[in-house]
Amino acid sequence: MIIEIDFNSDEAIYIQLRNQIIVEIAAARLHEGDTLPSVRQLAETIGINMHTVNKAYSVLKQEGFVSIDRRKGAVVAIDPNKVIAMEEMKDELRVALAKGCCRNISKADVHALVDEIFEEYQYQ
Amino acid sequence: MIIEIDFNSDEAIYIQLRNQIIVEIAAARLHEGDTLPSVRQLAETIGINMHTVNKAYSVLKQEGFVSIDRRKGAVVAIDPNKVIAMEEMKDELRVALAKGCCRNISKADVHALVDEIFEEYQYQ
DNA sequence: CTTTCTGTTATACTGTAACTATAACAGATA
DNA sequence: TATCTGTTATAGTTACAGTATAACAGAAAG
Repeated sequence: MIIEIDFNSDEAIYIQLRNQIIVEIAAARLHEGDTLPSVRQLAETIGINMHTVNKAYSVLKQEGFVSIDRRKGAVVAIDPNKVIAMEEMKDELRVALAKGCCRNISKADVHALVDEIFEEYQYQ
Repeated sequence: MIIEIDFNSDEAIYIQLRNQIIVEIAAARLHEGDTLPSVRQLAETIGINMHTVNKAYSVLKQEGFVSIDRRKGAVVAIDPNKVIAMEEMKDELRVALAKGCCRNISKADVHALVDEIFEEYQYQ
């Protein structure tokens, strides 16, 4: 698993970490049952503090993407809840699409963009 | 223009304000050339500090949604730059779709969601 | 010209969140 | 026993959000 943190980003490190792990799962580079590196190990690899990794893992656990196994550590385990996910996504999409809409990005443009992104994601 | 601020949200007030104004524009409830309330007036209406409104307006100016006219104040003025907007949107969509994808939300589901949101937006 | 609106800028303070730094504890594994 | 794991606690720094005044300059209206 390759993690790239942008230390100049205005996005918090633990959020970048969470996002990238979610993308890894969606892209099927991480699979159900895979173990994530230990918090100490990943922290050292990236060059950040253990607690920052721990926070990312905690968020992923709370959001239902991993479960914590005392023996193995953090394990990819998706808790699917389509209904809630749809509502969440709609809220997130609403602002992003508004910005595009003001810039004359058409519905067709967005559909094409969605298709492009789905090309990267093999999770089924 | 109706603004609803959630003071319990983890989203900054000036970001909520910015987002709602962008949505208002996309939904054609605010049009090119419309003036926004003065920073002092809107701050009083919402019950927040002038500088928080000022920050939202500054962000909107920097992002090319309004321009500041000394005589009229903040005026809706879209600076369309489709290419940059497409790349920005793709980055924003990538994480949102990854989350959905893990929850077995299909490409068709997302397309339907996009259509729903576009129903709200009349800006052309 | 004066008053009053506008945006803009500067300064200072509080509160909170992000991040780091140690440290310690308990369970699992070799 | 030694070493790995997650978990928790505490403390410190840094940065940002938000508030509070204050002042300045340009524009508009009296």
